[in-house]
Amino acid sequence: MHPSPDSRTGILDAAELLFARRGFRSTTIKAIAVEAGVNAALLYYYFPDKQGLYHAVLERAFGGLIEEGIGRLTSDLDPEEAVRRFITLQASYFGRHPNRPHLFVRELIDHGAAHAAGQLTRLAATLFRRLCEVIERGQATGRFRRDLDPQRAAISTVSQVAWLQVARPAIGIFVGAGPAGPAAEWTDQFADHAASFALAALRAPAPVTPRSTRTR
Amino acid sequence: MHPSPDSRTGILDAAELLFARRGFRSTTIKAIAVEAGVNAALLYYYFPDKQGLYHAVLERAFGGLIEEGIGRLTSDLDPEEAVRRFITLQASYFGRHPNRPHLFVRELIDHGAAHAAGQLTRLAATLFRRLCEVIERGQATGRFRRDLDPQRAAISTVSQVAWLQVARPAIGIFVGAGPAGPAAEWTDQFADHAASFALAALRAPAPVTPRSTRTR
DNA sequence: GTCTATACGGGGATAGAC
DNA sequence: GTCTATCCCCGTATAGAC
Repeated sequence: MHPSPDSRTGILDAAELLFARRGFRSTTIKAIAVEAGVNAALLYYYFPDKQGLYHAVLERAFGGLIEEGIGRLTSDLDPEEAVRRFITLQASYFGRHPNRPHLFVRELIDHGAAHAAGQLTRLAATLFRRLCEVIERGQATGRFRRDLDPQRAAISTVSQVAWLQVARPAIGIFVGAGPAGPAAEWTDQFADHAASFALAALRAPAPVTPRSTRTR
Repeated sequence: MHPSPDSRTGILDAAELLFARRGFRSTTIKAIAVEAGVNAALLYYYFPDKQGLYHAVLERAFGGLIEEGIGRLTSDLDPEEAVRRFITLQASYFGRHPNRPHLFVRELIDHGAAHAAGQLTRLAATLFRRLCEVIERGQATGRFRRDLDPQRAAISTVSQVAWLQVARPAIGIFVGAGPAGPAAEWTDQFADHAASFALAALRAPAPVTPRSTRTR
C-alpha cells in the first residue's frame, strides 16, 4: 500500500480504513503508519495528534457525501423519481466507499457525533432538508399520502439501506448467507427493493377519483 | 450502583453498560469493577477473562430479546396486527434496555457477529422467520402486495426503529433537537409512524377492484 | 520531510493473603 | 469469595538526528 504520491493523503486513507474497521480507540498510530507505508512519527508532522487526524478523516468523508449529494440531487425532480435517486445515491456512495458507513456509525455511537456536529448540521440543511421538501411536494400534489410526517418518512426511507450496511452480518445470517453478509448482488437488489418499499409507503392509497386510471 | 445482591449479576450489569457505551476494547476491567462496586480481580473469579465476560453479556442480552419475542408474538395473529406488534416489541425492548442497541451494533461492526453467531442463528429461526411468515401469509390472503420479497420487506420493517437507535444523534440534529437526540415523546411516536409506514408499504395497492385498475 | 529512539502512562492478567 | 500488590506489554507522543 505505498503507491501514495502524497504522504498526507496516504495517511488519511489508511486512517479512514482503520478507524472504520476498528474504531478510534482501537486503531493505533503505528498501525496507521504501517498501512500507509510511512513512519509512525510522520503522522505528527502532518496532523497535530490522533484526534486531529480523526477529525480530518471525518471532515473528508462527510464532506464527500454532502458535495456529491448536492451535485446529484437537483431539486426540480418528480417526487417519486427524487426519492428513488436518494436511495440510489446512498447505495452508490456506500458501494464506492464501503468503509464509510462504519466510520459514520462509530462516530455516532462512540462520540455522539461530537466530532461531526458541523458536517451533520450541514447535511441536515442540504440533503435531509431536500428529501423532506420532496416528500412535502409529493403530499401537496396528492401523489403522496398526507398522514405521514415528512421528517419521519424521510428517516424511514433512508434507514433501510443505512441499516443494511450496519447490520450486514446479522442480515447475512437471516437470509442464509452466513455472517459474512449477503452477496453483492443481493445488496444491489436491496436498494431497488428499498425504493419500492418507500414509495409504496409514501404513495396515496388509491387514486381518489373513480375514473382516473393512473398508469405510473 | 452497589445494590446488587449477587456480585456476578452486578458485574454482568456493569459490563453490559460499559461495553455498550464504550465498546469492548475501550472498556477496562478496572472500570467495570468500579461500576459494579467490586474489586477488579474478582472479575477473574466469575469469568475466565475479558472475552468470556463479554460473551456472557451478549448471551444474556440476545437471549432476553429472543425469549421475550417468542413469548409475545404468537403466530396466529392477523398479519397487520402482527407487523405492528413486531415494531412495538422492538421499541419497547429498546426502551427497557436502552444500552442494548449499541451493544448489538458494536458486536456487529466490531466483530462481525463472531461472538453472537449462535444467538443470531436462533433469532433467524424464531423471530425473523416468524416475521417473514406473517408477511407471506398477508401476501397469500391478498392483504399484502405480492411483488415484495418477504425477507427484504421484513428487513425494511425492522430497520426503521433499529436505525433510529443507532443514528439518534444525527436524527436529533436533523429534526432540530440537537446531538442529544430527539425527545422521548418523539421517539415513542416514531414507533407508531414506523408501523404505519411499513403497513402502508406492505398493503396491496387497491382492494382488487373488479375493473382491474392496477396502479403499478 | 522522514526517520530512530525513548519517555511515560495505562490496561490485562496473576499470585497469594485474608 | 474478596481483596492487595505487581508483572509486563502496548500505545501515545516527543526529542532530535539526518
